[in-house]
Amino acid sequence: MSKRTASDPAAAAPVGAQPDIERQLLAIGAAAARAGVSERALRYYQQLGLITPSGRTPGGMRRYSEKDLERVVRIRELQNLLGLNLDEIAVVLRSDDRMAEIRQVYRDARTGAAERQRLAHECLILQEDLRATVEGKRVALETFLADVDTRIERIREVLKDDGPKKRPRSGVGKS
Amino acid sequence: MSKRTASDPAAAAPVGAQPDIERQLLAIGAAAARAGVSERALRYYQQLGLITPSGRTPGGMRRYSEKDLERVVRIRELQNLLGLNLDEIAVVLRSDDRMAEIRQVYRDARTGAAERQRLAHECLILQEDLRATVEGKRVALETFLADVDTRIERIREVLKDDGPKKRPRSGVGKS
DNA sequence: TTCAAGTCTTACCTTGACGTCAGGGTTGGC
DNA sequence: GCCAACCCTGACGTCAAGGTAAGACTTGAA
Repeated sequence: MSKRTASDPAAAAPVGAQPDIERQLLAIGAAAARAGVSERALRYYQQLGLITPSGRTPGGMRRYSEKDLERVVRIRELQNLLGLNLDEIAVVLRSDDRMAEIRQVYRDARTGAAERQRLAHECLILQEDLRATVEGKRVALETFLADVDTRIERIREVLKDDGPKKRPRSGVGKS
Repeated sequence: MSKRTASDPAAAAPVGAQPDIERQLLAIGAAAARAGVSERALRYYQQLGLITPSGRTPGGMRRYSEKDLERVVRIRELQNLLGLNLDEIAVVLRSDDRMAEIRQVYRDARTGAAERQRLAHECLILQEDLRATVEGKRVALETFLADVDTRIERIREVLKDDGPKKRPRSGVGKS
């Protein structure tokens, strides 16, 4: 495999403007630390096709961009919040990617109105699908929480009218 | 091992009244089916000390009560909704048990007011601890959902003012 | 140039939560 | 009393999601 000496692009870029791609890429150690995961996890996610480091050094070392890290964070969210496994997460991420792809085409001036319409509609479907999953989870969780709150309220009442001087009557003594 | 011919209790019990303990106990197959888990799971949960079938036949077969099943359902909830592992679930269940225990003592007429106070307070701590866990999860999920909703809303607007006759300006074309 | 620190790939190991199978015991209806 | 259906206790298998270790290669500072 032929190689370049690297760092030829952005050699002397104007400082303020577009921060320039290819700068600010982290090695796997730093990336893992910042994303709060292990290096192994990063390699594993890559192996499953969930992420791809934005770059590699000529010697073959992975380099992660800020965007890559956001993606990792997304993975953890989907794992922890929704309890999805990595296969399911792959689906969600692919949908995310499709969204980005669509945005590209959408921005393109040559895209016709009808096409735009169709693309936006596709986005909608993708997102509403995800929304349904999340919403289902939310409702279940809300119900669960309400249940806990009921118990707490019952105990609180007991404490309240038990504290002053009355005698207990119910509350804790109920299933 | 000496044995009885079984089914001597509740042989001719009055139908309506207290359904009588020891009746209505399910064998593991039926229990698993009703709880929506595998037989293996039931045995496994027992092995970890999460549940204990209310009874055994003289021959050693497990018999599950309705309460046992509720407990199993609880385990699944804690697994799926909160993403707790079985060790963590054990903690929650032990807290549940402590609650029940307290209710017993609480109901006892001999328990003094000060003691009742203390017990109720202990319950409160236990439940509020659980509540905190759930609430944290809920907040995170809510945030996530809001994010999805924002995306959806953005797309919807594009579809709206793109549909009639205007030309696209933003919406999908934004990160 | 050299060297320590960091990375690379490959490959086997671990943990949690069960699945599955074998070999034998139990139940309950006939 | 008999038999099919069910259940018992081991014990080994499996799958996801990484952990860990080995041996070689890269990198960057001195």
